[in-house]
Amino acid sequence: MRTISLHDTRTGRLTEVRPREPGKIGIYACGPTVYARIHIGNARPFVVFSLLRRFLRSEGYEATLVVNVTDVNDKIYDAAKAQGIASADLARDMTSHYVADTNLLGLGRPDHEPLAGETVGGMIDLIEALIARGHAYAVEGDVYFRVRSDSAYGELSHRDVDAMDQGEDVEGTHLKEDPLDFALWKATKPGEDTSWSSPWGEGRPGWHIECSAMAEEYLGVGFEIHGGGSDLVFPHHENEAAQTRCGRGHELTQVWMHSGLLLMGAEKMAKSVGNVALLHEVAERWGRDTLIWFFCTGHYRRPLSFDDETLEAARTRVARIRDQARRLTDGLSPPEMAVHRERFLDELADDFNTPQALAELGGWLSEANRRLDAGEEVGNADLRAMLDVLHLANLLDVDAGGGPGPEDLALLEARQAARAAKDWAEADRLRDELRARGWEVRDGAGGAELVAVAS
RNA sequence: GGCGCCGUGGCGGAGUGGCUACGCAGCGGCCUGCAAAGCCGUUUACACCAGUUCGAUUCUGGUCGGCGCCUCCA
Repeated sequence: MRTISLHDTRTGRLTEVRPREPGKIGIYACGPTVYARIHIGNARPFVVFSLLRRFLRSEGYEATLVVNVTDVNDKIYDAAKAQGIASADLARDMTSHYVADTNLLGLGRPDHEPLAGETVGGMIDLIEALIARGHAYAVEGDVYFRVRSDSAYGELSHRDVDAMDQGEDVEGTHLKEDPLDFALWKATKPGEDTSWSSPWGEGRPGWHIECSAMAEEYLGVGFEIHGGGSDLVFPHHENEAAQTRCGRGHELTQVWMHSGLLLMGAEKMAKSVGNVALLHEVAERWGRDTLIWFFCTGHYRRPLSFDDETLEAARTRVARIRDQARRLTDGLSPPEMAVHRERFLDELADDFNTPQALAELGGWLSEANRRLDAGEEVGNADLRAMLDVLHLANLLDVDAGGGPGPEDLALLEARQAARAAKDWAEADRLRDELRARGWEVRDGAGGAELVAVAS
C-alpha cells in the first residue's frame, strides 16, 4: 500500500493523503447538471476519478467514490421550458442518458450517485445550522450565505474577497446584505415546476449546498479527496467549502483535486462555448479503449487537446499493445522486469502521473519485445496488472472479437504453399485478399498468423 | 483590471539544476522473398532577455504570447 500524494488546489502543494481511518479513502467528485447529453469534456473527471479509485483499490485501499447528479437547476428549468416538457422529466431523461453514456467508458459506476432532488433534507439541515451560527439569513423565502462572516472565504480559489467583482449578480441582489452573498435556498418563482417544503416556504436548494450536504451524507465531514473540473474551483467549490466550514466547524475535505479542461482547438470545450463533441458519439467513433488511453496520455491537472491526430495516435498505440500482447504467454513475468511495474505504480502514487506511468508501461513492453525477439518466453502478468489499473486489461484478451474463419485460414494456407513454391506474386495476391477480408498477415519465426486489421 | 496556470523536438505530452521521458509520424539499419510487426539508431527540444550557479530547459526577475477563473460551466 503506497502513500498517495496529490496536488491540493488550496495550498498549491503536493499533499499526502492521510486517511481518517487507516486504509479508507473517500472521494467526492462533482458530476453533471443534467439538462443535455454530456460531452467528452465532461467525461474527463469521470475517467480521472474512476481510475483513481481503481488505483487506490489496487493498492489495497478501501476507496469510495461519490459522484452527484445535479437535477435541480436553472438550466434544467430553462431547457425544459424550451422543449415544453416538465423539468423533472427532462432531468430524469438526461440522467439516464448520462448513465448510459458514461457506461460506454466501461469504468464501472461510482459507489454512490446521489440526486440533488432526493437529498434536500440534508441540505435544509445544513442551512439551518448556518443560520443558527449566524452565517446565513432568510429573506422573503430565500436564504443567503453571509460571505464576509467566513474569514477563510477565498482560500481555496486564492481570491481576496475585497478584490472580487461586486454587484454584477442579477438574481436576488436587492435581497442580499452584501453582493458577495450567494443563495442557499431559493423561493419558488413562477415558471418553476418543482419545489420542496422548507422552514422558509416552498422553494429549492441553491447549487452549492447540494454538494456540501451530499458529500457529508455519504462520506462524512473532513473526507479525503474532493474533486471536479478546474472550472468548478470558483465559485462552486469555494462556496461548498465555506458552507461546511461554517455550518459544521470543520473543513469539508482534506485535498482538493481538480482536473484540467479538455480543449477543442485553443478553447475549452463547453456547452456555453458551443464547441462540444458528445460523449456517446465520440465513444462510438473511437472506442473506449482509445479514449481511456487518450485521457491517460495527459496529466490530469493540465489542459488536454482533443483532436483527431491525437486520438489517431492513441488508437494506433492501443492497437499495437493489443498486438504485442499476443506474443506474450499467460503467467508470471520475468522478475527482472518488475521494476517497470513498480515504477508504473509509483508514478500513479505521485500525483497520479498517468503519462509517466504510461512511459513505464512502454518500457516494460519494449523489454518484453526484446526478450521475445531473443526467443525467450515472457509472461503477461505484469502487463495485465498495469493495464488492469487503467481498466484496459481487456487489451490482453486475445481475439475477443472472434478469430479468423475457415476460409481465411484456407487462404493463409494457400499463401504459405505459394511462398514455399516461391510464387511471390500469388503469395502477395493472397495477402492482399486477406487484408481485404480484414486480416493482416504476420510472418514470424513460428510461421504466419492472422491479425485483425485495426479498425 | 484581479487571481491562477502554461509556453518543451513535425505533432501530442512528461520531467529534471549536470545523465535517453514516452507515444504518434519521418529517416537509416537489422530481420523478411517483399512487406507487416518487432528490435537498433536517428534529426544540436525546452518562447525571449537578464540574473543566481562550476553548470539552467529546470531556480529568480522581467518581456512577449496563450489559456482558465472572476457569471452558468467537468
